[in-house]
Amino acid sequence: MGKQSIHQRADRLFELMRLLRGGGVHRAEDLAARLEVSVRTIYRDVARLEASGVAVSGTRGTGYVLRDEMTLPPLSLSAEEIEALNLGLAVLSEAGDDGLRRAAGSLAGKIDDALPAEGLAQRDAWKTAFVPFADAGRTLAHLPLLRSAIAAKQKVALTYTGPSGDVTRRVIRPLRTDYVARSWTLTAWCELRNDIREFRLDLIESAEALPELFVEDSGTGLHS
Amino acid sequence: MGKQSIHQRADRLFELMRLLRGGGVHRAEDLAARLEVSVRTIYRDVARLEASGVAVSGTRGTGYVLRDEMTLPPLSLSAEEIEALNLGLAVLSEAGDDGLRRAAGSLAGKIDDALPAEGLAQRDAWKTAFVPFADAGRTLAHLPLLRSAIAAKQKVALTYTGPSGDVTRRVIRPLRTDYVARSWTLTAWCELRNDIREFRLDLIESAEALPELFVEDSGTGLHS
DNA sequence: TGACAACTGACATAAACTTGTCAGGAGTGC
DNA sequence: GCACTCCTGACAAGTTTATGTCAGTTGTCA
Repeated sequence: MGKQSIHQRADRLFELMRLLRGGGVHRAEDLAARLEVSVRTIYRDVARLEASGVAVSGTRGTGYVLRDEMTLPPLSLSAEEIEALNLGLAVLSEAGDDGLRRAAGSLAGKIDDALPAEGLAQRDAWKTAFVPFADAGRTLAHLPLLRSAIAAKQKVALTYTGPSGDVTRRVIRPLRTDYVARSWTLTAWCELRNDIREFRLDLIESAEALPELFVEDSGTGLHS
Repeated sequence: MGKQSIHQRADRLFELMRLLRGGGVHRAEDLAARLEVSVRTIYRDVARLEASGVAVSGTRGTGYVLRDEMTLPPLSLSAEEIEALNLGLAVLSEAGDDGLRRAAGSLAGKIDDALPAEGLAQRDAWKTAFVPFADAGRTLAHLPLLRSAIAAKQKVALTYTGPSGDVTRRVIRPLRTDYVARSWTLTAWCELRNDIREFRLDLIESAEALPELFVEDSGTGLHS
């Protein structure tokens, strides 16, 4: 029955997303066996992912498939979008260092300044907004470095703690960052494994931008 | 000892913020008596608020005071701040309404103008970021309506479930929205009570903008 | 110095949460 | 019809969390 550890569920959701991202259809039973968990838990986890906005489709008699979800219909303001906006800012303000937090805090004010027709009342309304969410904490400490490394196509030396607790040091070519299922991930070409790998930002011990640049070709890039 | 109910802590944090916002100094013992909870819990709750970014100062021998925290020194943007800014703008363009999206665009333009050559590649890297977080769900369903009503100075008919479970229907003049301690609140002049009241958005059953406008004078506005 | 009140840690207890098991319902394809 | 699978509800057992109580420490002010 309920064997639990501190972040077991987060790890499982992450792994589940990784499996689904691999493509194809996945039966709940297979996923359960893969994650060493009961089928019922898979259903609950998939429900959690769906509730978090992950585009996973379950078809009875077939299995689960991850939809593409690159379709952003130009619909006007919905509640979810507003929520996403505010929560996105909240995450930002918890990014760790003071610079990020300060920038996120002043972001609301600057946006209100740029709002064309909605006027002054709104600016006051948003100025007093607090931004909580303290849990993430140091999770995003390496985000700025990785982001600029992606932009500059700069190699990065990573000290990374794998899911099984083993610490490795490797050189990677950062390609993309994602925020999915409440955790940040980095997609990169790993020069240690010579393959595309995904890294969880909260498992990165240290990251150091190297003076060495790289070229994203068809073999080592995203669109291979 | 630990008597718990589903959202007891959220309610308590909300009430604690309300008390602190009243101004003045507050002793933990008084707050504990007011919230019918132990002093230890008050210390823990205050720590939670601080961790969430609430500007509360505790002085030994005196009590708690809520700082003003309106100081945004006009410093120039550092690299990290630009990172945060770009991330926030990326989130905005994914999830914002037209006004916010336009603001994000204009701000991005200003930044790109100010920066020599960096900007573009970086923003593209963020385009693929997902924005999950679905727990709150329908909590913010009424936020767009309230926001536009605040901007238009439009009265709103509210069906509201009070903390004690009683449902009331009233006409209010919306003044401000806040996001504090993980819950949205609406500050408004209540025509039912003839006073300034705060409403929790997750307790609003329905909200309907009325064609009737209002004037925010010294008696019914925020700066009375 | 002493009074005061913010803090911190440790422990016990009760509530809430997570998971597994079981049972059954419901849609899809043969 | 049947097989397959998603999906849901309910219950039990284990784990985690929240809170209260107690003890002690530390900073502030008179």
